[in-house]
Amino acid sequence: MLRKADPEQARQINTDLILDSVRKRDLVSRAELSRILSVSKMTASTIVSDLIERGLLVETDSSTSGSSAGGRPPVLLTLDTSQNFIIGVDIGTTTVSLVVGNLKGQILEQQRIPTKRDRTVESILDQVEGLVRSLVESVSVPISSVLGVGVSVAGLVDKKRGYVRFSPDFNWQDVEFRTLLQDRLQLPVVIDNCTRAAALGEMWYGAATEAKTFFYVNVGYGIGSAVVIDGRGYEHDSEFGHIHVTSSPLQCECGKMGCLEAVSSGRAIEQFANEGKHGDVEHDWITAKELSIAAEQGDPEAKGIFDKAGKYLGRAISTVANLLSPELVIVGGGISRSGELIMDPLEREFSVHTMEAIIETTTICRSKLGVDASVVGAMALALDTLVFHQSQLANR
Amino acid sequence: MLRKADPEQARQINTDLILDSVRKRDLVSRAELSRILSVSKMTASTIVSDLIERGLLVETDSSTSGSSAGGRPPVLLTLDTSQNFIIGVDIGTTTVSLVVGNLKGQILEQQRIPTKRDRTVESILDQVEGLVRSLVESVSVPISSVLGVGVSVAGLVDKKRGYVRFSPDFNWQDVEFRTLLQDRLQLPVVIDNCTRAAALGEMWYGAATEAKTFFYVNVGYGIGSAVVIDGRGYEHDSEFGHIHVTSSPLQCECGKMGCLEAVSSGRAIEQFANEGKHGDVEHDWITAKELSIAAEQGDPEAKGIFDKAGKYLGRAISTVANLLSPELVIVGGGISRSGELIMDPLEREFSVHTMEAIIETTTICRSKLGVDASVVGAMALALDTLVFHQSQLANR
DNA sequence: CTTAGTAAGTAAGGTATACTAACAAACATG
DNA sequence: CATGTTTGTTAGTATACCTTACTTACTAAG
Repeated sequence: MLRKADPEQARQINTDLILDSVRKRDLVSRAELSRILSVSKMTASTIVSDLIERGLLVETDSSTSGSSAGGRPPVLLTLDTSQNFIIGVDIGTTTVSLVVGNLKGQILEQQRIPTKRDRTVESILDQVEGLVRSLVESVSVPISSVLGVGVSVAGLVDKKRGYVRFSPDFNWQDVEFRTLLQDRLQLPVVIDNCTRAAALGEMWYGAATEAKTFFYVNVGYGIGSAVVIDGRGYEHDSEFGHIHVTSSPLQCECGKMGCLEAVSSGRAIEQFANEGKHGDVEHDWITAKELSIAAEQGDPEAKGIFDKAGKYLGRAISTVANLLSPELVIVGGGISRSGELIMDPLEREFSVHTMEAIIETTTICRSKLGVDASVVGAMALALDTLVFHQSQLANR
Repeated sequence: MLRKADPEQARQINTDLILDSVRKRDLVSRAELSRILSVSKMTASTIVSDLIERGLLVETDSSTSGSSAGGRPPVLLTLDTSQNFIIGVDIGTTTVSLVVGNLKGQILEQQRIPTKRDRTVESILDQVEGLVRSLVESVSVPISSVLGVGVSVAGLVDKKRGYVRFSPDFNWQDVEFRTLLQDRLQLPVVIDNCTRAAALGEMWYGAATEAKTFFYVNVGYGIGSAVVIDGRGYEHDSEFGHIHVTSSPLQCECGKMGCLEAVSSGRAIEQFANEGKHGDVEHDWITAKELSIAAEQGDPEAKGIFDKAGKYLGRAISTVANLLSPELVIVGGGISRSGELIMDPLEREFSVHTMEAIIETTTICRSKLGVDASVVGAMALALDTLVFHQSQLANR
């Protein structure tokens, strides 16, 4: 808001635009960039040579040129995948996931390790630091060529200030995570909420590459959501899981009654599957996965549970759609593995409660990145902040 | 997105920032502006003299200076209220409202006229053109000193392109309203949906001057809503009135069942008040206003109707709050006149269904501008677009 | 009444950016 | 092999900001 503008900032913005154009088109010449951005050829050239010097762009060898109507063939540029790398880390309650990727977001190496049990800040920092260092070593990349680390974590995260306001899963409160990890690794760190990160992942490399405004729902053990408007993640809390959807007396973990999470989450589904069994009969805990197998084999009771979950999810999504009319709604998390079991009732109920005009402009689909959405999103987050939108770095 | 940046644009941005700072502080010196924007004193000076030349700023006479600790007293600047004016027009189904205001948003003259019955595009254009011309004459301001006209109208409006996509109230479809009015008046015209305009009005001169992210609900005969995020109105449709809130078999005008508008709108309230009377007894139609009087005098049935309306409204607002956690929710439109009759059950139900952390950060209040929100908003819209955010004008 | 101190506003020179116009390079075509 | 076309570069111009040094206008103390 109170950020003044000067020529230098203009250059940064144009640099961002050039990088973004190259990312979207993969192969593009200086002349084409000049046309795309309605910038003089000269400006495009100087910015490009600067980016080449910084190791972010390369000229492809002349064999891959492509002029048709005569004239000097263009020198095609592309993101330099050999000099700089980015690390993404997703700190989950049960597992820590890591990836190393290049500027194109191509993953060179991936790793999944159980999260340390005690979940204290120090302990997690230790674990993440160690994993990052070993991962970098395993792909034999000098740590100096790592541009930064993106971190996604469950809970309320202040991305700008880089700290975790509150994370019930880890029992953290006001943890300056970015600074702490930055000091250990001596690398730039970016941090955001895992659902927002997942949404970003879907936007860059998943189901939402075409969408600018969309809603991402993650239905796992709990329910998380993220709103993306014009390509920018909405920074406020989004407690989609706790909107009121039913007057049935269902107690939610949050203390309220009739929350979506009390009907449609993985936790709720498992509870429905196991309730009424506390009599004298010994029994094993039925998992959501087992229940989905039973439902697919035709068990009516199991099917009913998924039906109900899908139905209320569809109703809740319809509310969001009526309110924001996003181009796209992405359903991710463990539940998306249940396929039509969930999606059929969901879409049916969605159609019933959404305005005609909005149904026409809104698509519902399942996550494309699946469980990797958060790690990939963490990587995308770091790429976005540290490479592709440097003009906004000064603002924080 | 694909807008390149250059030094000239930087100047425009800084000009906007200076104007905005003067608007917010009313009286401010060049030196102070330089400090506020972290811009050199020189830059602040040149921009200010440019703005003075354009008739947007003036130096106040030296009597109102105010240095304390010695030193040359600052020359205080303020928005020039004598040279340039803005017109706001709200085209409602029943009345057309107009205002002329100065750069500070102070209203010099206001007018309310019944809308022409046939409601055709030509007819409305005629009416608006005539009203604008007579209004300008009545305050004896040369039309050349009018910077532009802001228009608010019900329906789906594409603000950028300046046309009405669809307006059920007027039975308009794809009307290039901006261009049409512009050609008649030979003045810049800006147009937007009336609820978004009202939200803007509340943001500049009403209940939301402190809020950056808020939700505005207008409950009149129908229900409209607007989402403002970081001071920018959300451009997509927002059909808050048609989110599903009850499984009672209530038919909504939109064709769906159980919409909020079918329970909590002025129309719904009147219908509840009059239903079951179609027997053999002749009776008058009870209006919402009469009903609210009855309720205030203790009529339990009347009270029950408002109770229900408020309750579902509160529930719907709680959904929005959980989803977006706005700083503020403003309830406007005719219903806000019913006061505690609506607000009490609303706030009660809101507290029941909203997450604790979000209740703490969300305030609910009534509109401050009341029925004038839309006209004032229309004026603010024109001021915003044509005066205070000129750097974005190039983008459309 | 004079003098020192302080802050506001202006002038001049330097640096960064982007643009235009002319030019060199590298090809396709007839 | 000459011509036309497109790419990328060189050189010069305009605009915007910044820094440093200066003038202006006032307060406060001797």
